Amino acid sequence: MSEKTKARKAALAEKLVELAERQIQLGGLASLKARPLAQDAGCAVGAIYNVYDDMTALVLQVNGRTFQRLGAAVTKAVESARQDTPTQRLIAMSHAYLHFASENTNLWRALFDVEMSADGPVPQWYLDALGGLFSNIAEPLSEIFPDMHEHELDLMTRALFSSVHGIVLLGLERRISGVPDDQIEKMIGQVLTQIG
Amino acid sequence: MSEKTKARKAALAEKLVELAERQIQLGGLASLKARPLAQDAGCAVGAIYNVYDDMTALVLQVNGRTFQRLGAAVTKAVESARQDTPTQRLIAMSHAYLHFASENTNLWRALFDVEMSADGPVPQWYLDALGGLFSNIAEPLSEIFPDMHEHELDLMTRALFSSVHGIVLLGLERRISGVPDDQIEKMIGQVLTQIG
DNA sequence: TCAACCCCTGAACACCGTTCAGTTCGGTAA
DNA sequence: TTACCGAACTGAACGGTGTTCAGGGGTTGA
Repeated sequence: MSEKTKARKAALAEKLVELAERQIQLGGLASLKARPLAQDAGCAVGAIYNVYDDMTALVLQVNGRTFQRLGAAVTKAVESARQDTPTQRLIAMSHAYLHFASENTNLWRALFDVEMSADGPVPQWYLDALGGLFSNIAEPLSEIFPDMHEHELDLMTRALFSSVHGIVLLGLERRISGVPDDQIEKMIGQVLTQIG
Repeated sequence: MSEKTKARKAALAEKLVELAERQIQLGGLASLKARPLAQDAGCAVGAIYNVYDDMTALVLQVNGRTFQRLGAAVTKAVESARQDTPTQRLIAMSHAYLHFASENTNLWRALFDVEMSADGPVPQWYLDALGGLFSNIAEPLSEIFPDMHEHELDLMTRALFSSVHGIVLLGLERRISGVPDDQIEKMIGQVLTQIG
């Protein structure tokens, strides 16, 4: 394959992932359809499959971008709270997580809604991105519980992430509990303050 | 409509919901298809729509049964721990929630995966069932925090439920990577013990 | 210039939930 | 018993998915 065609392929891949991201953001993961996407991109449906194995691969590409932005938002939050107490840093991270999910609900949902059981194992970058989030949580935790064994610290890290994730998930789900963002913030604060 | 036809209709509705429940349990919500279901039930595809408005209505019926069994399991757990501390009762309920989700993963997932945003409001029994779960949580909480205002207690109730739900959700999601139930139990214990 | 190559096209395929005209069946009145 | 009618049931057909693939057409290299 020549350089020119490679560049064209890359350009199409980029255009498709941007259009897909936009569509998921606006209408949710379920609203992303192959034919309208191709029309938006000015190509035929078949062209999508020269660039991505299937629609799931395209969604995973979108998720990669989303995870990157999410990680950046959380990291920024914990770094600007560098001089605060560990508990306050945990709360700052959780609030950043909440605000990202609240402002990018459909993209954030797509991170967890995408079907991955179909083919092989979870992509490595998925695990890496999650590991980055976890290490951000583990650090303040190890200050709060300096004597905790590594294994238990790891468990506690996952437990806290899962807790905050659950609060944000059900909080944003309007049909289950549907509460405004500041109430969700309060819930996160209630739980994390008890921990510290 | 005569009594006989009503009975026949009810019998088909029952048969369909049982077959659907079985199928979701075995293969997940996505594996429930109209045509195989009709074949299993010994009727034509169209007959399904004489009994249920659409497949979503059928799934909601299955979810109703699941929610009832889940509620019974949690209630039983909190009642057999009647003489324990409030924190222990919270942990007992959470463990019951975990075990139910672990042993009925696909049915439990269907409770949250079903699409309901399409049409009207959430069914009343959905809210009632959730309210029942919440009141089970609120009772021990009000013992732990007797001076807490009602509004904050309600928030804390939802926060705790969401936390446990998140831990169970993400814990079971990585079941393949080998996070056994007792580790999830430990995570729940870690978080709830800190609360009490 | 021109053949070999392969990207790109879009009709076609398999499968989905859902519909509906035609058929069959159940209940009821003659 | 018979005749009739409305409701239930049938299953092919409809509209909409994601995905495929033979063939047309642009790109490349000699």
